[in-house]
Amino acid sequence: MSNQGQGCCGPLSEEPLAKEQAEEMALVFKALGDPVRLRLFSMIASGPSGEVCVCDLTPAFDLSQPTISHHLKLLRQAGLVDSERRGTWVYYRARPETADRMAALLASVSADRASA
Amino acid sequence: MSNQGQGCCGPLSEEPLAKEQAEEMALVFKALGDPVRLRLFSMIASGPSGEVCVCDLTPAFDLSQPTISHHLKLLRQAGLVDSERRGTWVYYRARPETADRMAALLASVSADRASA
DNA sequence: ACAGAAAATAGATAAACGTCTATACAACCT
DNA sequence: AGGTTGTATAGACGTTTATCTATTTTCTGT
Repeated sequence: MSNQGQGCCGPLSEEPLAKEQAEEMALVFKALGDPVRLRLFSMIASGPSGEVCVCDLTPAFDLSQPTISHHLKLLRQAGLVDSERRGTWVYYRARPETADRMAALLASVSADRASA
Repeated sequence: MSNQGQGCCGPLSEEPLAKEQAEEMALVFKALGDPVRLRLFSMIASGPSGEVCVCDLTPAFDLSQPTISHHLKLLRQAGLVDSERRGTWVYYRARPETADRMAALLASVSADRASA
């Protein structure tokens, strides 16, 4: 159910994204395309211990607990974060492979223009 | 009307995104969060001459001309592409600064975990 | 075993979005 | 000037999405 693709596509200099690649990666961008989710992701990624408790995320927004939970689920399904329950609390951590894949795609835009 | 912000935010290692930064950058991710738009952007970015004619983009999809035009408008408003009319045709080119900004943000996730 | 707290799920609803058709605008060519 | 083609805008419509309240699940302590 979650997005686990790792190897994907060459730089945009070589060729545009194929339909399936675009659909897959668009899911990740869409997950980051909501202000609340992007902030959640940034909070998770910047957690000093590498992980953040949901109990610290939820009160940081003027939104209901289920809404935050829903956003976290979408980030998980996009492959951007992982969650682990330890006792009462659930901890979220970033999945750098996914962020790296997207970063590489975006960075390859400049690579194009440099080689042109 | 279009998104022109350039300097924005430090790596996610330092601190999470502020509300306004998140809202601004989420707009760009949202623009990339649609399969058609992502593919359009990839086609524009990979144009060998650095630009692509709308007349080449439109027939590449099973969608109406106004729909493609609408998607291109959103990419423009997000600051991801620029357009220029030359005679009858309109040409689109990527704006690497914007892609670079987003790439830097995503790449800073790994930087975090490396320094941890 | 039971009371309580943290997180997820279910279901409802209003707003946003992607798409279409129809129309307008802009530039070319006789 | 008028017809033709390329692109953008306007308006309509069905679907998706973000949010809420209510409930369920999972764990902890006593």
